[in-house]
Amino acid sequence: MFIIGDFARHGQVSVRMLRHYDAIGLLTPARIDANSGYRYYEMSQLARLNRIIALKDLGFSLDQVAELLDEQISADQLHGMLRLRSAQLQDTIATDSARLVQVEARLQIIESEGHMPAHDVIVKPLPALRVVELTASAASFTPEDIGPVVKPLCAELGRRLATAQVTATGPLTCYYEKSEDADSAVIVHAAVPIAGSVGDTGDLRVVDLPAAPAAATTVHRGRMDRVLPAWQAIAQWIDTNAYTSAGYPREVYLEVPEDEAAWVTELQEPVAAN
Amino acid sequence: MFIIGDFARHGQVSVRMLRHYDAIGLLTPARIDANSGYRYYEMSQLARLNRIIALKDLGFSLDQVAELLDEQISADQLHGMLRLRSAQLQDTIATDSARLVQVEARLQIIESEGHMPAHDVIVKPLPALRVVELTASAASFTPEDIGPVVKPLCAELGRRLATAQVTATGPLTCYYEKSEDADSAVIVHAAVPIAGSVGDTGDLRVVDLPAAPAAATTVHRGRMDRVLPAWQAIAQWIDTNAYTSAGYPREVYLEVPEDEAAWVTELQEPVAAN
DNA sequence: TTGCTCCTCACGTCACGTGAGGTGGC
DNA sequence: TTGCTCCTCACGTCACGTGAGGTGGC
Repeated sequence: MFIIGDFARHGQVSVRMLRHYDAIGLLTPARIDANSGYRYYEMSQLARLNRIIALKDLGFSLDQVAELLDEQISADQLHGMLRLRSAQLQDTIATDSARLVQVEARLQIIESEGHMPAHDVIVKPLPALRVVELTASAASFTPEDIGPVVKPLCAELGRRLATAQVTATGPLTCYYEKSEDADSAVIVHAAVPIAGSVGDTGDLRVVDLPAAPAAATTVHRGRMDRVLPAWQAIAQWIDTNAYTSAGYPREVYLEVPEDEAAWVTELQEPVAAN
Repeated sequence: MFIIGDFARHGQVSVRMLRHYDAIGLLTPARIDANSGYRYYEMSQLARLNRIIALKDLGFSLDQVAELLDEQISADQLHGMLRLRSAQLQDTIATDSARLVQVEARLQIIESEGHMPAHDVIVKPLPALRVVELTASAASFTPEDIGPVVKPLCAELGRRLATAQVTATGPLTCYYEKSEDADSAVIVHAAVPIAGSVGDTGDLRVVDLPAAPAAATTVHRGRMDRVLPAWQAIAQWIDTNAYTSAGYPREVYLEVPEDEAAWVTELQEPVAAN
């Protein structure tokens, strides 16, 4: 018979753990003194304690350990539990590895730039969207070429919507399509989400943008002629994380006060694992 | 101004999370209605929310995120925190990988034997031990060769201790040393821990067993002529986990009642990472 | 008898999820 | 006015660590 402290020392666990395992019925002392409440253990119980520790070290919860130990589990069920655990472990290892890549990337940015990256890229799904839109074309994807095309296009879209008495159900969104045309590299779409089914009106077309299961997104604050670094951050993120672009990049104009320096835009680029 | 639900939807977080971040001062709403208590957010706050999510996704705690965001951290400190995180991540990845190997090993055993492995191997440090001992030699490390040597040796040790009036401070322990001798492959040591400093008495020698930072251990229950599978389990464990033996294997006789079938023995083999 | 170990509460941890019970806003 | 969303508690989660305050055993 061993007093709890001796048994704990031998089993390399804390006294508190043994009390806890007693409390949840996982490992009951061989004897409990009715008077003092002292717990007494036998060394033969070390086998069970070791099994508990071993299973716990595999990452099972104490509930699961109890199941594995006491519930007369069939070899098949046991097999199933272990396979599940294996899958979980592979998953967490993958997640942590991705995190590690991210942390290392940030370390590099700090080493080269001396501060935190200005743009935080996060992944989220994009819902499907029904929009009405106008299109135009631009020579390239740089702000200098895009700006003079987008501004009037959006203004025109606003006027058409007012005329057509269509009400937007969300913020103005532009998306950009690569063109096959030689002299106009990009087709610019200025769109606004709508509800229900509306027909085309002249060159005001209704389009269903597909949902994206994952998109790399970031928020840009300020004038649109300064948006490039934010897009570059997304491009770099996609590169570091071994994703590829999987759709048209979008700019969502979340807040557009008078002063353009106070604009808030969300940049979204659908991605797929590489 | 956005109501909490809309802001949450846009930021891909739960309403509860936003309330929580408000409660701990991590992300305060742009405005709170004094009357209704409604929280109102601005889209420009999305940048901060995204930064919070991004840092959280790297595995930082909310306390750490708050530090990183608000405490004007220098580039150096930032660098330090990220390096620490990187090290932690490498650590958990290593741990989980080891777990995965273990789980896969158990899966294999179950597939071939149809049940859980009978012996759970756990790693623990071994303390340094001062013992008095007698030695003898045996032809091999199999129970058939060891048994006939160990039994009388232990009995003899017991008699010598009684005569010398030495009191043991722990259980009888045998350890096994490979011999250079051709005809006696193993030197068997029968030892008993003692306290303080005692001198040698004839062939009763005092020896200091070194501490082992890590040892693979398991518990054997039953007669010693059935101990082989337990030792094999340890050997296999050492193999699967890419360790190597780093000292003399020991048998600690934890419980030795009359009936040898009720004996409890702990097997210990010092190991080092490979 | 003095320490030493044991005992039983019971709070704290971490980042929210999940009701309960109630009220403001369109 | 009816829903819908919002609000504030407050418990639960997981496996113990860490006191507080008190008592048995050698």
